[in-house]
Parts: sequence; structure tokens; C-alpha cells
Amino acid sequence: MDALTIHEAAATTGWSPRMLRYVERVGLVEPARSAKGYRLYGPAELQRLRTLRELLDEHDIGLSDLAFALRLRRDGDLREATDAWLDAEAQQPADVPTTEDWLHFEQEKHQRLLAALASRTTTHSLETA
Amino acid sequence: MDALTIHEAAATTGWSPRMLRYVERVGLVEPARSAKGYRLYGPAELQRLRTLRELLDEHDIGLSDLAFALRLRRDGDLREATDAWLDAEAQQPADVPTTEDWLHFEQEKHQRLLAALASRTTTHSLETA
DNA sequence: GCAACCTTGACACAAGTGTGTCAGGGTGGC
DNA sequence: GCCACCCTGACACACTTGTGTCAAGGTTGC
Repeated sequence: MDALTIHEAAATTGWSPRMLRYVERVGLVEPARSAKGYRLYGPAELQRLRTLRELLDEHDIGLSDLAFALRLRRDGDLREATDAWLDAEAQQPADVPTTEDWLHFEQEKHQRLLAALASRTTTHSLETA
Repeated sequence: MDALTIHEAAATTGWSPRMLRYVERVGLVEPARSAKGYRLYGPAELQRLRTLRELLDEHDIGLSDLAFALRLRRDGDLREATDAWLDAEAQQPADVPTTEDWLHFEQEKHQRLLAALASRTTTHSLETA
């Protein structure tokens, strides 16, 4: 019952119907469909559409950028390839690190991330968990 | 001494001089400069240019996509915002998870990544390290 | 049963991406 | 000192992205 048609969804989210179809096309917000093919926007979709607009405006990125980020997390191969290329930046071609080295590096990176997050929120200790 | 000019670099990497300037413009491969401003491509840049071409061809992505991935890892704010938006995908608007919940989830995710990597390479045990 | 919606498809158009080429001026090697 | 290179900037052109509008046909509500 609490599902809006495309015009109603457009009215409450600030997007145009045309753009809602486009956003669906690039795979970012895909509403359910009625038996006859009408798009049905539920509360979750409406919220995503509103935050989507904020995200794009605040960081000056495009739908295609976000679509690529989505592709990155769906295609593990692609993810690994791009990460590998970007990680190699400004790195001496000393020699290829072993898998163990890489895992170790990743683990340290993760520890740093956790530490940064912990200090950013409450000073609540994490080791006691 | 082992630094090539833009034409030489183009010849050995398969890019055109024009495109090497463009790749530099979008921030993906930025060669050093001579005193008079000539671009100097060292072995590291040449290697990056070759692997860059492979990466683009094999996954059918564009320079702008990779530029965005680079931006993602340089701008932590942007990174967090896009991750948050994408993570919320297909998620019930039950309620916002606490920071502790999120950390726990990230840790489990990391464990799964490590496990997947370990099984993908040698069957060498990691716990003995 | 008709007005107001929905669907997909197409034409249009500005801005950005990817690429070539050319002009005007500086640099380097022999 | 000359020719082949380097630099930046610009024009050009095809393709993609983002967006509006309009057409032809189906659905829904009252």
C-alpha cells in the first residue's frame, strides 16, 4: 500500500520521473514493479533517492561515478585489478611482494583503520570486546 | 639517465604522446620534469602505463573511472559517504547500526577476505605465521 | 468511458571524455 | 645554427552522460 508511482516518487524526492528511470537504468535504485509493469517506490527507495541526491551534490560526483563504485564492489576481479594498480603508485619496482607480505600489509592497514575509527568515536576500549 | 622523453615513452608503451599528456592531466601517471619542463618517464612510469592499458582493455573501464577510484582512496570523506550509501543497498530501514556493530561487521568481512585469499593461493596455513 | 496516469522508444542538446592535429614558441644535439 | 624534438593551447570530432520533451500505446479510477 505504501508504494508510490513514479510521479509521486518524483514529487517527494526532487528527481524528475525521467531521471528516476535513468537512475534505474544505471542500476543505482531499482524499484519493484506491479503486475502490469508500473514502478513501485517504497520507503526504502525514497530514502535512497534522497540520500543519493545529497551524496552527488555534496561531493560533486556523477551517477556514473557511483555506478562504477557499485561495479567495483560487485566484480571482485575488477576490484582486485584496480586496487592492485592504484596500490602500486609511487612504488619502487623493487620486486613483487609475496602473498604473505600483502596479507600482512592489509592486516596492518585494517588495524590502522580500526584505531582511527575508535579514536574518532567514543574513547570506549575495543580490546575488551 | 634511464628516463625517456614523451615520444620515446609513447613508442614503448603504445600510447600516443597526446594521450600521455591526457593521462597525466587526469592524475593517473605523472612523470617527473626536467629543469626546462620536459616530461621524464622512468621505468616505473613505463610499467604503470603498460599495465594501465591492460587494465582498461580487460575490464572495459575508462580513465575517468580509474580517476574516480583514485579520488576515492585519497578523499576519506568521499570514500565513507559512497561506502555508506552503497552498503545501505537492499537493507531494511530497521534502524541504524551502532559503531560497534559496524566494526564487528567490518572485522568479519575482513576475516572472510583473508580466508578467501588463503584458499585461493597455496593451502599454506596462515595461523602458523 | 474518459481523463490522468503508466510504459518504452526516440529526438534533442549541453557538458564531459577520449583522441587527433595544428600553431606558436622554446630546447637539445651534432 | 638547424632540425628534430619539447611545451601549452586551441579547434575538431565521436561517443557518453545527464536531462527534457514528445509519440504511440496500455492501465486505472471514478
